[in-house]
Amino acid sequence: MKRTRIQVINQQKILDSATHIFSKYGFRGSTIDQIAQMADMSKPNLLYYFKTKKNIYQAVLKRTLNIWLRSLKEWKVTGTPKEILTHYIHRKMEFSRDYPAASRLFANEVMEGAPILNSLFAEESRDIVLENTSIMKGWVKAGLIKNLEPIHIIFMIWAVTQHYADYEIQVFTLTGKSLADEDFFKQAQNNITEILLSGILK
Amino acid sequence: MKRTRIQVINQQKILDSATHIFSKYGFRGSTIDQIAQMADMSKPNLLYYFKTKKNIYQAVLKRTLNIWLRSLKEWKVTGTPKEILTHYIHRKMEFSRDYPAASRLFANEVMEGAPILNSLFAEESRDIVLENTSIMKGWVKAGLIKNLEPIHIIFMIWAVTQHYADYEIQVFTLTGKSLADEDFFKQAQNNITEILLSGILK
Amino acid sequence: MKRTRIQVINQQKILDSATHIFSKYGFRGSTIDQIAQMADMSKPNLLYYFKTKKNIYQAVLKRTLNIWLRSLKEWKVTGTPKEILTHYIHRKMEFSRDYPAASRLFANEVMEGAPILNSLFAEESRDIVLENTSIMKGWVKAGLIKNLEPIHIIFMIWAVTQHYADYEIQVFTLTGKSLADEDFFKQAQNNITEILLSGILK
Amino acid sequence: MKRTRIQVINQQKILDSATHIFSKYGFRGSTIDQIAQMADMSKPNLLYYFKTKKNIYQAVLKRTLNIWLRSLKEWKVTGTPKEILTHYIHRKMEFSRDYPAASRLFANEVMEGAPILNSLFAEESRDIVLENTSIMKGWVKAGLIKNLEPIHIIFMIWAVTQHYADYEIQVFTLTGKSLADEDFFKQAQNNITEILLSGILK
DNA sequence: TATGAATGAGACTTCATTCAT
DNA sequence: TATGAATGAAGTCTCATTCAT
Repeated sequence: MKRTRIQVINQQKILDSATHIFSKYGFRGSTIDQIAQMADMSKPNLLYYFKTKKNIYQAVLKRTLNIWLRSLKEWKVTGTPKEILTHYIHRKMEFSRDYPAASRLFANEVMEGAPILNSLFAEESRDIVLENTSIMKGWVKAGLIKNLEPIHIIFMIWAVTQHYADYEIQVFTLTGKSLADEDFFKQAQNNITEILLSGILK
Repeated sequence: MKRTRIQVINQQKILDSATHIFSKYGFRGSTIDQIAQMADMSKPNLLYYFKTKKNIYQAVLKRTLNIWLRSLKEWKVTGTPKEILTHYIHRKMEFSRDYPAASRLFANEVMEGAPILNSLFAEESRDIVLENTSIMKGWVKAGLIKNLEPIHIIFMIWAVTQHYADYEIQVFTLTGKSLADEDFFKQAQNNITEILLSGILK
Repeated sequence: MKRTRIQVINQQKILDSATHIFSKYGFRGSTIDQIAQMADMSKPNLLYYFKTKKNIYQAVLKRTLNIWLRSLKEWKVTGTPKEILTHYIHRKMEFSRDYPAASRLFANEVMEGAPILNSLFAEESRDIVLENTSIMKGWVKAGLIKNLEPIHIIFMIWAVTQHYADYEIQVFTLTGKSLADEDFFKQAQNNITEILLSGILK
Repeated sequence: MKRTRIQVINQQKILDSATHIFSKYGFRGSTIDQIAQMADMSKPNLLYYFKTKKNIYQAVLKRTLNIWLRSLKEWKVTGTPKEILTHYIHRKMEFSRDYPAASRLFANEVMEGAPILNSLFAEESRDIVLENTSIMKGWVKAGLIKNLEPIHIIFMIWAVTQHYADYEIQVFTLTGKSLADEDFFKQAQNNITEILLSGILK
């Protein structure tokens, strides 16, 4: 089925709106009406593009997961551990800045028990994570980094970088800033990178 | 209004169940039915104790916030930075292990825009945070820790320690373990403490 | 079953409260809770005295109907038409002043289709009304009053006298007065009596 | 918002049904189900046209009030007192015959304390009433009618004419007739007009 | 006599989804 | 492609009534 220009535009509008709504209220807490309104569409028209609420959610989740996985894959293959980790942390921070709603959508899905995501995610992410941890295990053996369990390094990096998106409101309440503020972004990125690197490297 | 024994018991049952349900599905995504079923009660009977869904949510949130704030206040006043930070990180990890649902409830509320929490939270937490950051600023000036922005240190500690509760499913998918597993808990705690301390201390 | 002192007191309290509530909201629109609260009693305790909501309503209605019928029976048997009618109108006005809620309760029941009242009322009132109209027919024949259909005279008297109770709020909105104000009561009574008498008498 | 043909039809159906139900049971005693059933509609479909029960009630009340006010405004400006009053009484009687449910709806609202109506009514009716009473005061001064308080004349006319609608059931129980019966209507109208006019005019 | 606790029935309302145009 | 109209299912909440004490 060929997709006309307007189809593509409308589908994007829907997915963008859906990302925002679902990321705030989760799957069950969101309504098609909210999404339709945000996309400036009638509800039946929206359902013309995606048959059911679940379909929209799955499409949104798939798109988000791809972006998220892309940020995981931004793992440089060559270079020193310092270079590779710095690059990785920076990419994750940029992801949080550029797609905060995507990060929250992801968090929401995981907290609901990841009923949709789990199978997709397990398949697609395990390999990447395994690859990364095995690289780090090599670094440990080579004495390039401290004797740490790599999976916790991964979790720490994810946790810290995603925190600024997931808890954006709290960050804002306490600092008056968000990652959209370039100076604040730089400051956060520098502090995080500094601590993690000197905590991990020997 | 006197509270009979059975009232106290039932209210606890309700709040416990509600914490679990709300922490999974957020306010809008949760139903009273789910909570009542988990508390092994009829829906009208549950509503006999808390007039509305919002009332339950507020009660749960208040209780959770108090636990959360208590973990914040576990900031030792005397000792070296190393002792104080170690103690703080450990307490936060224990909080994540002991009350994972509470942590997720909190995350959910924040991601929904913290419509209920915000005012309470702002008032009650700002002072504690300010106190902690000003202590750390003293450490920076005294040359005891690196020249970092204390608020990001706080955020990092929160992010990492809460991650194991908030993303419990993901952690489980990738490791087959959760903080309930004592060995895994120790391992995570050690790795996190190691990285953060050597990343922060001079 | 002997009735203790407290039983009598409580039943009166309940009936009084019920009269007020039912007269405002009708049978279906009233709740036992409202009545219990007004009577300063717990709901189960109230139901100890009257098994069901309908029982309360019937008791209230019966009591009210008796008062209402009593005002009908205040039809003097001897005297000129002028004396008899004056006396009757005055008694009806006093009823509206003394029991405005009873009048409204009665109106409400009638407007709901009089599901409870109808049979009782039909039996008990028809005779009185017939008696009165036949007396008036005698007056017509004797040339003492104008050639009118007596039943409409009855209706007019009822309508006008009850109006000040049933539409009390409206009367108050437009005049700032109610029948509880003695001057206003006298004024209304005089005007009404004047018009009706000189309209009816030859 | 454009209103399609079917919208107009359905809204009328709803308002007509709602008038009947609300006029019988009052606001709280009526259910949307009853109205929907009478309008031959599903409940959610009815709520598609009026978002809430209160909305329906307000719409119905507003429409009714307008009809009621219109009957008030049918006060001829020119003519003798006899002509003007006769015309006014006749119009009010026709209103009771043509819209008995509207009259009862109005009575119900007033007896509930007129929570919705009061402000609207006060504003819109006071002027008309004032105008009419001042005209009558002129008549008194000119010696055209008896020395009466005009507001009571107004109340009497309202009371008597509305009685046949508000107490329709009672009237039927005692006479076997209602205003829908043309002969009975004429008889009532004549008797009422006769009594009131000869009671008021000099 | 009094009341805390419990519940089934039912009321208002929302919402995903379908139908017709 | 778009939308007004319609609905069954489900969710929140109320209420008459009962039970246990």
